[in-house]
Formats: sequence, structure tokens, C-alpha cells
Amino acid sequence: MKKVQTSDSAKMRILKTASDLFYRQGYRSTGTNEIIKKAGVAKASFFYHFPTKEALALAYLQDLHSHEAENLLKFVNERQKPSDRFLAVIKWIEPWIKSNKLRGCGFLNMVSEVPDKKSPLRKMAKKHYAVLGGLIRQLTQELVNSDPKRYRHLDVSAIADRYVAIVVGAIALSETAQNTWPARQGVEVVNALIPIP
Amino acid sequence: MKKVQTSDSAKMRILKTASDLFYRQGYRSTGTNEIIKKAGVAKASFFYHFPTKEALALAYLQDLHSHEAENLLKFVNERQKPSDRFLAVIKWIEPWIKSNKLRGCGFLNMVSEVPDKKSPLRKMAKKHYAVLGGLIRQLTQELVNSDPKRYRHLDVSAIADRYVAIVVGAIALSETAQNTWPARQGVEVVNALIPIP
DNA sequence: GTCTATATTTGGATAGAC
DNA sequence: GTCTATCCAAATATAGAC
Repeated sequence: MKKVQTSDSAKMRILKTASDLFYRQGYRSTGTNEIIKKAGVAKASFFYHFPTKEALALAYLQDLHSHEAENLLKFVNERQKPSDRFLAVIKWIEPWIKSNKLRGCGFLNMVSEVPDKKSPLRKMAKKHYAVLGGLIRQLTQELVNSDPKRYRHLDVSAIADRYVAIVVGAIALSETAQNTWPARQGVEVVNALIPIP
Repeated sequence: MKKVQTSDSAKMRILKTASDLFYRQGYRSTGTNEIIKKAGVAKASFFYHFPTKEALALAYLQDLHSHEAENLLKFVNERQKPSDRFLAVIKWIEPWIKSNKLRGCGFLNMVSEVPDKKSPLRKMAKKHYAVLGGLIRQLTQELVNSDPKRYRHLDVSAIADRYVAIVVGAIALSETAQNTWPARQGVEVVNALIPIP
């Protein structure tokens, strides 16, 4: 049985174990019993730190959001040219889904698993993609500002919306097809959103 | 409690009830007990017709695939012009997700719910989108054939792949955002895949 | 093919001691 | 904060009669 660093606090061990299991196996397929065993904690310790399974799932999503935003931003900021920065988001997808072994997006998967539309878990997913949309909008605006003559006619908001949808399609179809081609085709589609340089 | 037509056979009542619940509530969130109650059958009758819950889910997906393929084909075949037929698939998405109350795609949702990559349920989802890709490829080829001079340079396979990914993005993001805008933006993105007429 | 009744495991969550 | 022991409901599935 795979276990987590015993040097961490019980709370951290629970969160790390659950994050791994929730992502790989899904939220509903992962029982609290399994998390408790693999984290090496007592049952009561689990519910001491997280009053419900849903509270733990919320912590998982918050953690996931922070880490993914950080990694993506780092990838974008390795580039200087506005057109490179603009394309960075969709170019990030292929290596990212590969490293995730084609298990897709933890937020999209959570939405599918949680039917209740008012669930805080769904709210987190919505927020995650709203933040991504904000980043893309900003990169699009930077691109337009870098060459106003060429890009003057572009609708920044519409392009950002389309871009997010393309990202989601690349991720979700990669999981269903168990192949990375949607991520690569996504790069071409995003490229077509702006005039040929 | 919502029940199904009692005039149907027990097997049909089970399948119809389960299809509704699996789609709206998700596969794992729906217990066999609930299906049994709402279908108005005995426990043993359930397992007589469907040896496992998974077998029922498989029947659900097969049914869903047939119905969705039929409806989409009808929508496409109401059009004659190759460019209209080509665009019909993405234009179908907005009314379709609305009628589904933004619960997304039963196949994508199933993939998220089932972690096992060898599951027959995942295979069905993969096949569903392979068939959709085939239809789109065919419509793209028709379009190219209708005006070879204009479309000669197009890569039919690449366009079809991109098109499917855009469809998936429109559906999945509509569910997460609980809004139809991704479907409308999808139309614009697909439009940009081919030269302006 | 359909029924009632039951088996068995796992689900999330708690009581009370240390 | 962490532990052992336990509760109860819900999960999937089966036995055996009609």
C-alpha cells in the first residue's frame, strides 16, 4: 500500500493522500476509509481535521487550483514575446496532460461527479476556469497592445472566451480518447484565432 | 416519486428510469435501490435483466448513443448546402445542451466517473466520439468536394479532429460555467477552420 | 419473469478515552 | 490532536418461492 510521508502532520498526510486519490480515482470512487488507511491516520483524526468528506474535497480543489495556476504562470513567464506568451497556455496542455497520465482536469471531472449545481465543489470549478479565462484575456490584451495596427480589429473578450473553450476541449477529449492529439490540434485552433504573423 | 410508464416491460422501465437518473445525477451517485424503487420493479427483477449495475450502464450508453446519433443526423439532413451541413454539428450544440439543462454529455461525464481506463463504459465513450468524428470528417469531405478550387488546400482529417475538440470544449465548458456561451463561441471557432465564403 | 426476504460489504460519521 | 471501537444507512447482489 502506497503511503505518504510520515514526517508530515496528520492533516497534511490526509490532504496529500486524498488529493492523489481524488484526482486519479475520482471523488465518489474514493472512500474515506481508503484515505484513512493510506494516510496512516485514525478515523477520528480524519473527521477532526475535515468535518465531512466534502470539506476535504474542497481543500483538495483549492490546493489543486493554487498549484496549477502557479505552474502555468511560470510556464507563461518563461516567455517574453507577446505572441509566445499568448500561445503558451494551449502549448502547456500537452506536457501537462501527459504528466497527468491522461486523467484530464480535476475540476471538470469533479463537475461530472457532482450533480448538485449549487455545490461548493462546482463553484470552485467554475472559479478555476474563470481565473484561467482572466489570464487568457490579459495575455490577449497584451498581444493587441504590442501591435495595435495589426490587432486593432480583434475582440479581446470573444477571443479569450473561445480560447478557454478550446483549452477545455483539448483536455476533456484527450482523456476520453486517451491520446494527446487533441492538445496538439488545440494549438493550431488557437493560432487561427489571431491574424497570421 | 417520479415513475416511468407502467405499460412498459420491467426491463424497459428499468432502462428508462436508469437512463434518466444516470444522466441527471451521474452513474455513481445513483444507487440500484433508487432505480428499483422508481422503476417500480422488484430487486430480483432488476438483477434478472441486468446482471450487474455496470451492465445496465452499458445499455444506457448504447441507447444514448443511438438516440443522439439519430437526432444529430436528422438535424444535419435538414440542410442541403455543404457549408450549412458542415456547420450543423456545432450549431446543434446550443439547443441540445439547453434541452439537457446544462448537464453536459453523458459520455464525458461517464469517463470522469470511471477511473478504470479499460472499462467497457470508457470504451463506449471513446467510440461515441469516434463516430462523431467520422460524421464530421464526412461532412468536411463533402464541403471540399463541393468547391475543390476553394478548398483544395484543406487537410480534411486535421479539420475534423479540430472540429471534434471544439465540440467537446463547448459541451464541457457549458456544463462547468452553467452557461451556453461556449456553444455559441464554438460556432465562430468552427467557422474559422475554413476559408471565409 | 417477477416476487419477498435477506446477505454482505462499504459508505460516511461519532463516542469517549488518552 | 490522536487513538480504538462502534454506529447506522446505503451500497451491490443473491436465495428461493410463485
